[in-house]
Amino acid sequence: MKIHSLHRWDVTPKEAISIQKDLARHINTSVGLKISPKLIAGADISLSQSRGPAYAGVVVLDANTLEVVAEYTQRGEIDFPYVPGLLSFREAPLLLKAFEQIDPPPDLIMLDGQGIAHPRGLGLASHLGLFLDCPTVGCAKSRLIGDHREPGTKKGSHAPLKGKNGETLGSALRTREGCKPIFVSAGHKIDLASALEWVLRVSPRYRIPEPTRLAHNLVNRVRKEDQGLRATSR
DNA sequence: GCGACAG
DNA sequence: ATCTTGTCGC
Repeated sequence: MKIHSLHRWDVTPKEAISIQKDLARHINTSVGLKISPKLIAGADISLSQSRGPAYAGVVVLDANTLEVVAEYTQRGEIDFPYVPGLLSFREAPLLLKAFEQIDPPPDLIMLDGQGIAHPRGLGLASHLGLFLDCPTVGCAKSRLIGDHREPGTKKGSHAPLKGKNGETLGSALRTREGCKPIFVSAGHKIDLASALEWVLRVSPRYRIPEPTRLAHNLVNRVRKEDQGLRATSR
């Protein structure tokens, strides 16, 4: 799919923060932004503790059957450090190279991280939504900012994630009974209600939604295979 | 200054 | 996130 180049990626953390503030103004998650995706993609990255290449992967699913339609992977180096709030500057460059190969483009993308539930309103999902000009949703396994009450015990129960001024940033969603909730927030071109609806719809069995869960499995599998090959060739 | 802190 | 074995609970 087509990648928009809105800025360079080799920036300092200070420049990154400035870029986020600027880009956040272009995010659209207005109530009423509903979608009916036919293809839903999930993406993730896998890195090894020791130094070595990173692996990005995207899995495209049929929105109705949840069958895997396509898989894409991309190997590359990551230099930007992990800094809470600046995750996209670490993961987005490689993820975008993987998305570049995708054809046809998906109608919705789910990411492992936050959407607008971010200090400057531009988490990984929102940032990628702008570069890909595609609806995105953030499905984080833990909270970055905001407060929330414990959602109900039943699958599908959710509690609003609220910011300092009382704004609703996202939701803590119970995708499976007996498990901790995940944090869903709109990324771009979709509203929170619709984001919640689709995340729940692609989470038939596990805590992690199928798109990102399968993408996670894919990149870990590919990393181990590639590391094995590289080890035997040396 | 202190605590919090996606992956 | 990654590493890593067994173990506790629904």
